[in-house]
Amino acid sequence: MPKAKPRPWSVTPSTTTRIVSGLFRSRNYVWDSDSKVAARYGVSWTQFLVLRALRFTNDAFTMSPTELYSATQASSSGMAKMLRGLAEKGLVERMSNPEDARSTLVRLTVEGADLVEEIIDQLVQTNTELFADILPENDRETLAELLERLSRSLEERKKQS
Amino acid sequence: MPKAKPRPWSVTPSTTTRIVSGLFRSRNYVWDSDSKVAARYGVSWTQFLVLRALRFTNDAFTMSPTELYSATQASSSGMAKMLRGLAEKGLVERMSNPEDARSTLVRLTVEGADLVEEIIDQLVQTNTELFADILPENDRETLAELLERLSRSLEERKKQS
DNA sequence: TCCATTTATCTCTCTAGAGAGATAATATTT
DNA sequence: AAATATTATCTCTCTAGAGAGATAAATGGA
Repeated sequence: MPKAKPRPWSVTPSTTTRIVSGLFRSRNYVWDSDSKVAARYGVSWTQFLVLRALRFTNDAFTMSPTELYSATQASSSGMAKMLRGLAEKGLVERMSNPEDARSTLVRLTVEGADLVEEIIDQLVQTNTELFADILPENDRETLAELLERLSRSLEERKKQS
Repeated sequence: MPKAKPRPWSVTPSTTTRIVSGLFRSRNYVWDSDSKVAARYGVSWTQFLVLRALRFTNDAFTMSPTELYSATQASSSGMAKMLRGLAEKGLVERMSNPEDARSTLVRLTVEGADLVEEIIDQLVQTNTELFADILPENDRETLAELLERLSRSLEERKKQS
């Protein structure tokens, strides 16, 4: 695939536009970088999200497919496919749910738990270095604070609708 | 597709994690909301991105496919398909480039230009209301400023590597 | 209890978009 | 000028993941 020269861009954007643009562009960069980290460990970003959800559950690394696709914003059909893939890699295993025969329980294997732990450590380290190079401590804290308020309120709003 | 109950989540995240999480979650919400706006006008988010790139070019709403897929982070093959779709909808038209017979020039049609203008207005309005409900004026300005610095530096870094 | 409804998961089908490579035109080297 | 390398775009193929709907189990009402 060939590559092209960049184009000039001339606008004087509103605060709204600057926030949206900054959000999309920063996220895209970080997502790209983080996906590459996950890829080095042999998993796609969405696979990583599933493993991470299992990692942070309270219940012995175990969740149902429905909980998983809700937590990771996937579809039920997508999750079925995804779990087959993760099981083939030996990162999760599926057990029948003794309390509900319709349901399956998905659990991290030891390999899965180790892998996701490594990836998380690596991501935190990479991103910490990234941000530290760009913003001073107090600005990072302010940004974290503002983004937290924003995302919390936005998700609150979604629940209500 | 059925829906599941949410799960508890217990961590005390670092500043880095809070930034990354806030970035991803806010962006996902805004992206979702913005895509729905575009969909109401009959175009997908990626189609909108192409139209918008053409809208903000200096050169009479005209760009080459290569410039377009660079500007929108797409692949060359994806752009070929996309342009076929946009041309079928009558939103762009393709002309041969008199200066380079390998190349095609893609130009917004009048309908395309009108449409993208409407969508942009609607997006700015929607997002402005959204943010105004959540953050006071000075916090919005701070957030815009910080995200701008962050995204600018991140993209700078990409160019160097 | 029996029937209707809801719920959990899966399969099937379809589309967006990536990657590889083909083609044709232009640019560069000899 | 001829040969070679580079560039622009396209087609072909493949995969991730969405949506619709099927199946089977559980729940609730008569």
